[in-house]
Amino acid sequence: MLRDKTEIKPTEAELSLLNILWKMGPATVRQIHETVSQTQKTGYTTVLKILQIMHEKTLVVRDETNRAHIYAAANSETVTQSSLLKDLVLKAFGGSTSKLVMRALDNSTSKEEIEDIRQLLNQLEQKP
Amino acid sequence: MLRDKTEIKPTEAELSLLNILWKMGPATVRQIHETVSQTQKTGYTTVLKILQIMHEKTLVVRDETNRAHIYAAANSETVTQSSLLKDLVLKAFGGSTSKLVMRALDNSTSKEEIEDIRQLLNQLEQKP
DNA sequence: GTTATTATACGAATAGACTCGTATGATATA
DNA sequence: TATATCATACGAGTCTATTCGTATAATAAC
Repeated sequence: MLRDKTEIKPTEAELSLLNILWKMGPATVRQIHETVSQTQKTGYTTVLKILQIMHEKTLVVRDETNRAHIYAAANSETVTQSSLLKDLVLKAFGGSTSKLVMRALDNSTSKEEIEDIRQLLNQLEQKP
Repeated sequence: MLRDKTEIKPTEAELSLLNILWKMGPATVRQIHETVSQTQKTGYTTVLKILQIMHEKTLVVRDETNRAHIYAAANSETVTQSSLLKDLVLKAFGGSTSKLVMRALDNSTSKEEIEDIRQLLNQLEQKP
């Protein structure tokens, strides 16, 4: 059974690199490693290796024109977030998105956030 | 750095067993395996082994009074769901619960679900 | 042009997750 | 009691994730 491209789930280390790429845009291994190094102690070749693996998995694309390859996230942050949520909904919320949402809201959300979400609900009720 | 007990993240296989325990309540390996077998082809000793590992991790408790041990989830479904959400919020949503909620709602939610969530928002705005 | 720097590629080591076969002991049954 | 059944424990094998050292090639600096 072939797997949908959008359903390749990044691992934890991969996701942390994707977060950097979404924020920085396309970047070289060195640039990515410099950013990673600000918060973690990770070797240069470790970052390189993970990017190479992500390339095999098609989680990133790369431009090999120059010696220093330039990597970019293959999918947008939004698409990846949706994919991860879909996965969690299935595995921990019996497939119910609203259960997940309600559990998330249970935890802690500020007044402003609640208002933002209410606005979104209004929009959603208009459209469909 | 010691890890908070509630922060032990179950793996995929472990979560599928927890789902069964939450639904069935305390159960023997045989009972759990029978349930698992309805949807997956997993060997008895595989289920046993995973439960033993979960016991070491304190994801489950067990009653060893009788020969057939009785396993139960150590944490409630609610607590585990919250923990998994917290993890995802940190790793994929920059720590913002409302971003996660809005992304989840973006995807697809029925009219009834939207109404349920709106009710919950009202309650949340009352309390704090 | 020779040397230092910097890049990728490769391979290995470690750790965790998952799988299951086999050993061993307890219980039930004949 | 002897035998079949069933339960846990143990250990090994596979696979993925993660880590990084070293080799090799390209480029820059001298």
